[in-house]
Amino acid sequence: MQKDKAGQEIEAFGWIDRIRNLGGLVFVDLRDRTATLQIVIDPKDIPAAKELGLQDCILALGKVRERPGAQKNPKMTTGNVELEVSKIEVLGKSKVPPFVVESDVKANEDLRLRYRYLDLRREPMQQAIIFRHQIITAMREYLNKNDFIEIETPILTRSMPEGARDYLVPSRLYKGKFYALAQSPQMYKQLLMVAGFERYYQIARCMRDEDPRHDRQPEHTQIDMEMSFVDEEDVVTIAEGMFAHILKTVSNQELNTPFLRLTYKQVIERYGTDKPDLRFEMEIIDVKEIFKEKNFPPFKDKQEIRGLVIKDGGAISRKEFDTLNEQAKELGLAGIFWCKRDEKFSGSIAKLMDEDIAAELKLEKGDLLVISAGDDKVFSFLGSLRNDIATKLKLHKQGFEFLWVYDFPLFELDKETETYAPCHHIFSQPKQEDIKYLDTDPLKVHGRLYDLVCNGNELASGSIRNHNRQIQEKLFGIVKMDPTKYTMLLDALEYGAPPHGGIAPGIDRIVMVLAGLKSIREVIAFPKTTTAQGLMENIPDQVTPQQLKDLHIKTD
RNA sequence: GGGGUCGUAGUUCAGAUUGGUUAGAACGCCUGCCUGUCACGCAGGAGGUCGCGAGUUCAACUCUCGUCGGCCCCGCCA
Repeated sequence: MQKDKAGQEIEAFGWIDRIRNLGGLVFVDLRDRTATLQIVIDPKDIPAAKELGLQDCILALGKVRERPGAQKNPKMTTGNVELEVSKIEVLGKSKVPPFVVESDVKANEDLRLRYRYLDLRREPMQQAIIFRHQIITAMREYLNKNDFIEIETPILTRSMPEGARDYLVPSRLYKGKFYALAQSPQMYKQLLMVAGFERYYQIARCMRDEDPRHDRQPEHTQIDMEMSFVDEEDVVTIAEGMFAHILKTVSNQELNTPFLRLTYKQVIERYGTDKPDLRFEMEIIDVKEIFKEKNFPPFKDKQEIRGLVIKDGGAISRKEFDTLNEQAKELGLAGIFWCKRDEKFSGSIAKLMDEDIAAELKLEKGDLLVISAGDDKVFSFLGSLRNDIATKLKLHKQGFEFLWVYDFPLFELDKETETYAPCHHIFSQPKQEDIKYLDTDPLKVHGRLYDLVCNGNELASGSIRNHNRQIQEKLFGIVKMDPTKYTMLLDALEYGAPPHGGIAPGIDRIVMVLAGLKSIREVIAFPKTTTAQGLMENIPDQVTPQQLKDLHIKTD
């Protein structure tokens, strides 16, 4: 819809975004998914112009004409032209919308979700959904080009509740028996490798009955992929190539590959999280050697004494420190201690400080040192503080900071139940050199696992899998999982299973991060709330007694 | 399951500390005027169970307790 169309007769279909009624002349902004076009109606010829309302769906027929100089609108992509209307047809009259449908929407999110079809008319939502489409298209292009084939796997599958809680589906034909909605295509994609497809992918919906968050939904979509005859390097290279292709395609950006790699141990010690945000520095530092000799009672006999140096940290108030101190103590830590360097040292540990220490810590004038001490919880505590401070002080650089986190432990100890739990998932292969610890000290076993992190978000998770039944059974045994639920996989591993591995980047999060949005709900057409409800569909909802009877279900 | 926060015209918010006359604004809506607007303008108007329920009080949008709902966080998310 540009100047070159001037003079042409066209039909314009769209929705009314704005009406400017000047009495003898009516301007209407007509929007479709590609653009907004100003149409001009003379109400003497077309009295219906007076009846038009916001969000009406109309057809406008007329002639495109170039606007005279001063009437051009450089803020509109179609601002050099307008449509001189000869006929209007209202195709779908709109009631007065419950909120004003505009880019900079004022309505709260619950109202937007209740009328999602109106919310989705807004330009930022249209852009996000189209952006998502472009990303998925780029993913498919890249994988197709690299000899992957797309295969669908069942949504209706077997309950495997050892991971997340399952959404269960009662069986009508078999009283008291249940299907479960797939939490992931994990089992099937491994079986596809056994079946010899070598390279598979799928846009896979995954359903997990756990509480949603700003970056988590009861159902999410991942680009699930698996490859045979590969090691970590092959999978990582494919994934990096895919992200590079996406960035190139959707925003013409070059991505530097290979990405940075850090071990799990490194990211925990330096950033206090397994998904660090590298858009700012401020690493956690080890100050135990410096302070352990200071005879400061709170630090006495503490396993860890760690801190952060906050450049220009003056913006942290005394009250905020009190709150942090409370939080630290609730975690069983010694609290939080601080020292500000101005003309001299001030703060709760000022008297422990001297110029030598300041020099060693590179604590310059205006900087703030915060320290906590205790067990390994200091890392997550300081890690979360690190993120909060960065947000408060606006330390985030522009752009995307990708990194791989690898060398995860295969198991973690659940301190309450004194049992081992899979740190990631139980199908990952132990590192060869750690297999000897499987029987003696499982916590020492590292997995052939890799997570892709970007700007503090876990975007993908993958591993090299077990293709040996005995190893896989041993892993089930360590975490007390029932191997009979996985018979189909275990059996398949005995029929010439190839070595294989894969990865599953989460599409919702990728779109969210690449679009610079704060909530996954902004890139999903019809999301659930953080209470797992569909406000538009009004779900979950009751069903009829007959439905329950068919399914052999009694409720309280 | 736990913590924080918010809930007042259709919508987004103010008002609430210090309980008291008619609960305001903007956008949207309705009516009128207006032929070059593009966040059009101008004039007028309608629109409120102050989330819900109890309590305190002569009197509650305001205070107390409970409850419901949204969002954020912890738990949880192999």
